Amino acid sequence: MPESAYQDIRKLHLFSNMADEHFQSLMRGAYVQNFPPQIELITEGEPSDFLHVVLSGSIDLFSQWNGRDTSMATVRPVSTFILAATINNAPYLMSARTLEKSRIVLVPSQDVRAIFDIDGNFARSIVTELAQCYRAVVKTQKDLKLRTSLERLANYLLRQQRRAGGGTVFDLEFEKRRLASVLGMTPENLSRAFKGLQPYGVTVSGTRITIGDQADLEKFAKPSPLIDDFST
Amino acid sequence: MPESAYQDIRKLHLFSNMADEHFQSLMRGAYVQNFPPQIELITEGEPSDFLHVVLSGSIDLFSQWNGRDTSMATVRPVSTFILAATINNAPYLMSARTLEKSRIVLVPSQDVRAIFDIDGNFARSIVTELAQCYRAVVKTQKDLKLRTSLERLANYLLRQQRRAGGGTVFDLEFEKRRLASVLGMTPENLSRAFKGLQPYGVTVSGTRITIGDQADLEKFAKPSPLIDDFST
DNA sequence: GCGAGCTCTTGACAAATATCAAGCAAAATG
DNA sequence: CATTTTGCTTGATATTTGTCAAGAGCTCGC
Repeated sequence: MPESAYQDIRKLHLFSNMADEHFQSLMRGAYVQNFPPQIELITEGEPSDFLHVVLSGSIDLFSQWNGRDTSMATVRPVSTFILAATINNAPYLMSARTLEKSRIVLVPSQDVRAIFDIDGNFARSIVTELAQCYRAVVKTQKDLKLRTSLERLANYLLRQQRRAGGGTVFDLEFEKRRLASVLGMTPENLSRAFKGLQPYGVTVSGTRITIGDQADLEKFAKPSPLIDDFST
Repeated sequence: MPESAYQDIRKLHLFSNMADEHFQSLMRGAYVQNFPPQIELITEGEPSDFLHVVLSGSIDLFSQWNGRDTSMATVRPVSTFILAATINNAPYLMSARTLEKSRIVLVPSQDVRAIFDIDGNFARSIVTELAQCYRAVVKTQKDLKLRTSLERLANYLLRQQRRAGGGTVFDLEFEKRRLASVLGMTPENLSRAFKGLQPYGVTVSGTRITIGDQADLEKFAKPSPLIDDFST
């Protein structure tokens, strides 16, 4: 594995506080790979053999049941995914596929569990990471249960706007079909939802969004830090 | 705090592996209280001052936004709640209220964080607990996004049946109004959903459920361990 | 530069779900 | 024991959301 990748991984909260010796040990068994777009990296139900770390690109976590499927979350660099399954040595609950060309580190799960048992700092880092992941899912669930699809879209736009720097004009981060799935609706409905936000000053042109009247949209969306603020 | 309560708490996975000294230290700052039904123990948005442990009774975790509210989960003895907020020293994401007369232990959050920093075993236990909570929420989210309300009810009944011992006849664990909220629907719709399951052999009389044709209901519900098995 | 294959949009329609209002039944209360 | 309250159910209706089919607009590769 190239030295350069070491640095990026070491910088992750998850790995930044552990003993150097243990980090080296983890990395010895790990390997980096480049994947093309649309490759299914893991499949739900399978045993969790590797902890994954995204160095570049992006990953779609999704799930299927009875012929239906839904996007659960997007993983962006630099962060890990499927940490909970690795820790619990339990089967993956979600599948993962590359959205674009992606560079991924694969760390054998049993190595993670072994180091986790002997390195207190590493264990603490894992706790913090897991607690954050947990809180993120809780927020998503509140979003799903307490809001209509129009409200979910409005709040999503406000979040994405912030992530893009807060300007009036910004781009969607991925294709609308997937956005619809993330927000728990059909692509057709997403189209209509965008139209439904026009009265609040939202203009759409391809992937480009314009927030015409910030105050008006926020008055409708009623964003809450307890749902929309992913940093806390 | 009475000695008898110690034993119950000590038996929890979360506390069973830590050093006795640290456990004593945690308990010194903790106190036990009895609450009547329908008391709001914590409110979302407030700082997480205490880790809560339910010794008896049951707790409803719920959330509100824009005048609406929804039940997120039920906590039964003996287990903790609001662990993630305690660990991250972040505001509560959910409110909690007693459903019935309940006995609760309150452990100061800063004590938990302090012991967590010096006791590796405790830290590991917390990781396991958190990972389980995380996976539980992911399963709930899959249930919400991939299934219709009728399918959610059918699978809920199968889960509840199992929890109640697996017999053909069993009781609902709480009132229907709350069940509706847990399943993400209105009480009126829950009534209709029960009727919708009659063709599959489900009979309802008050809180008493009878599964007339197990195979038929399962064929419709299509339960999956990756959604409905809360042990993994 | 042009067609093939996409995604996205739109309209018409169907299904699912929510809302409102009323009535019923069981449980709590005096 | 009667009365009130509360939760549950039901029907009628409205709203939301999904489905199907068709067409518009893009992108990509040849």
